[in-house]
Amino acid sequence: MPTNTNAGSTANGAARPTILDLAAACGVSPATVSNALADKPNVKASTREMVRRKAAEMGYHASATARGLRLGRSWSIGLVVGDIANPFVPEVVRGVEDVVWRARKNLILCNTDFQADKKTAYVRSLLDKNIEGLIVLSQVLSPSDMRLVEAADVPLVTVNRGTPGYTSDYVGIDNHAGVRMAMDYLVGLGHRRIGFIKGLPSSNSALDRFAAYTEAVERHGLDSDPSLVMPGDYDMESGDSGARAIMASAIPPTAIVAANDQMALGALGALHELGLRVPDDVSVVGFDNIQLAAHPLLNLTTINHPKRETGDAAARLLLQRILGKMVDPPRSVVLKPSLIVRGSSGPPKPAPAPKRKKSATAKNKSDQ
Amino acid sequence: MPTNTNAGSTANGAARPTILDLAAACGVSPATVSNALADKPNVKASTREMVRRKAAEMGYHASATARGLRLGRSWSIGLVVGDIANPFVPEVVRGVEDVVWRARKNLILCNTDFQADKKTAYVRSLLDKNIEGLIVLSQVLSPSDMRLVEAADVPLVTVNRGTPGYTSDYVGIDNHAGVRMAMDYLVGLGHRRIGFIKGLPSSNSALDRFAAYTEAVERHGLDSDPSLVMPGDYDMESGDSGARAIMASAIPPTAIVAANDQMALGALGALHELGLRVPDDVSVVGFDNIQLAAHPLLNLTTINHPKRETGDAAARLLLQRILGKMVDPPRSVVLKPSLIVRGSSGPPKPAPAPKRKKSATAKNKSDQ
DNA sequence: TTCTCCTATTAAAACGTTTTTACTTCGGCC
DNA sequence: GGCCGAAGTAAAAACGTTTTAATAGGAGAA
Repeated sequence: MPTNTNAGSTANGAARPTILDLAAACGVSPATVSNALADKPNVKASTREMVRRKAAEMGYHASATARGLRLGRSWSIGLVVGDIANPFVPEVVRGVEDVVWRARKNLILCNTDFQADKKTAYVRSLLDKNIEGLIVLSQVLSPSDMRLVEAADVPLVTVNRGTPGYTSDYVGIDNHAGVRMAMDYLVGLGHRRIGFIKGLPSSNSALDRFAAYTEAVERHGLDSDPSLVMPGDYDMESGDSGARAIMASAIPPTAIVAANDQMALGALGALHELGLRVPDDVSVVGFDNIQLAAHPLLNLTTINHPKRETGDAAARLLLQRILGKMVDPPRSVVLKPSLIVRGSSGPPKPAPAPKRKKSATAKNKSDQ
Repeated sequence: MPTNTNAGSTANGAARPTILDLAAACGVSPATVSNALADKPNVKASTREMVRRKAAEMGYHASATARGLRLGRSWSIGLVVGDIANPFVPEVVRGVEDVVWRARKNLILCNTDFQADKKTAYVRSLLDKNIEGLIVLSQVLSPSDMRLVEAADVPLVTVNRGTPGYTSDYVGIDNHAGVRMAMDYLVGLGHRRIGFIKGLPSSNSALDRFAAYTEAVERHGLDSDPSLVMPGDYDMESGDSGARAIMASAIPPTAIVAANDQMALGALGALHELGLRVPDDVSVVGFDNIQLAAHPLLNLTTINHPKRETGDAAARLLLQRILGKMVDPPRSVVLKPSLIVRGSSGPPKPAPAPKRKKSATAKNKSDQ
């Protein structure tokens, strides 16, 4: 019998057993237990078996904290989002979770509410916890936060929006192509006068989407009228007011493109309340293809944003960095948008038929 | 000059400084540094200041892993959800995050996809990580998982669904009262024949909601017809098929109550496609009041489920247990539902007026 | 002067692992 | 019989903290 006199917590019945307890119970040293459980080759088969059995029996599980300290790891990755309740977000979180889970790591969810100080505090806390990687969704880290992450040598993947001046792995969508598809589609239907509801200018994606609108207007020689373009903030409310403002234009458009689905849905609501029929009076196209855009009563034509794939790609990129500790230059994954035609879009009305003011035909909304 | 000969990682420029590095730089012992930063009273003011300054200068942050090991804490709480992409979930997550954040703890998000093995693996992993508390949302832990949590002495709060046989702190809503309100409201409008789309029988909440329907039918002496009650699974699709099945009844109802909003929205879609007007031909009432129920085109009358408050209450309960390590008996917080009247409900049609087939008055859908 | 009591500091132990190094034991070989 | 290598195990160091117990240096009292 070995001389291991473990005066450990064997008295305390409830506390979880440590490797010392297990070693004592097995009559071997902690080192051997560790090696046995880790399947190291230098431990006799019979010993390994008995350790295994005893471990299961006692319900021994190694403390992740202790291992983490010793190994310098944490098996945690941080995920910083602005607002988890935004319907776009959970879908990409789902994609991230899936691959992170398969890598046997955990996800620490940080909801910043877009507050700079909360963001900073979260980043610090994550770094203190020695996270193995960080994913930042649709947000910008402040330069000082960025320096911290960089100094800690923690792999970072930004999604949808990078930090200007700093470069990291990136996953996004081709916003320009998406809006171009929407515009080309509408033009193909015969629309020549198309309104646009923008996102906030602080967002790269919003800028890109608007730039693509401008470009399409020029390329197709469409009506270019400032009163057709309204600001927005990606929220439904602003889609509502934006649509109202656009339709109040001297010559209203026959179609409206919104920089995201929530604004498009807001526009849909506004048009409905204005007594305008969609798509007969005006077509509406969104961007992102959030779940509810598919509902038969909303039936929104939109640009699909592969959300799950976005999360998936971000997590994959991150894991590669973590595992390989690669020093390759930062990579970008740019996903392809696609057009989803639904009932909110159609050809424009037969053109400005003569002069028939205030036609009393305000009826139902959509047909399809 | 103290004899502290710290041969630490001062050579390595990049690595994050440890308390030894900081102590060396300050010319004091690690103990003093620790005490200074922790504002212990036994350190000279001038020393404290200089340690503070030097710490900021070097960017020293204590390793959470090391502190965690020493202090037996983790500053992490686990949150187990079934599907983060379900629109109900992010709202309560938001509520949880808010209070957890204020307590300076982190949230480890576990998405189980309702798979038993994934659930088990996540729980084990969380316990290994020494989480300080656990919140389980709309799910049941297996008895063996439950034993583990119990043995680890980790405070647990279940939300919306407890584990039968085990008792823990609990947060839920008065499902019965909610459906009763919906039914009483519809009866008040004059409805006597009301359909119901159920949730899965494996869910307590779904059972309660259905029980309340049955009870209301009896209490009010409403038509009790099995063909008015259809199974569902809380997904939109089943609301669609459920509504179709119900409307195929020999005598269709004048109103349908769905056990949650997603099924109600599915029903709305089905009715629309069947060419039935809401609420003129049939009223629809949901349960939960998810964000999109408020959209002007959906405009769903529903029972509000205080989602944010649910998360809030759950986290609060958990923190109390963590801080107080109370041994009080488990507590339950049962939130109050409330009726949100929107456009999808109204009085029934003037009754089976004589025989007037296919009245041509197909007009708009909602009023309110 | 010597003893006592504070104050400020430090050495050392502890938290629970993993890994490197060292130590047995034993069989085979010269 | 002594040496060597291999196999199996154990001791000890290390990861970065916090806390307990010990120590040094004065100040004041006897």
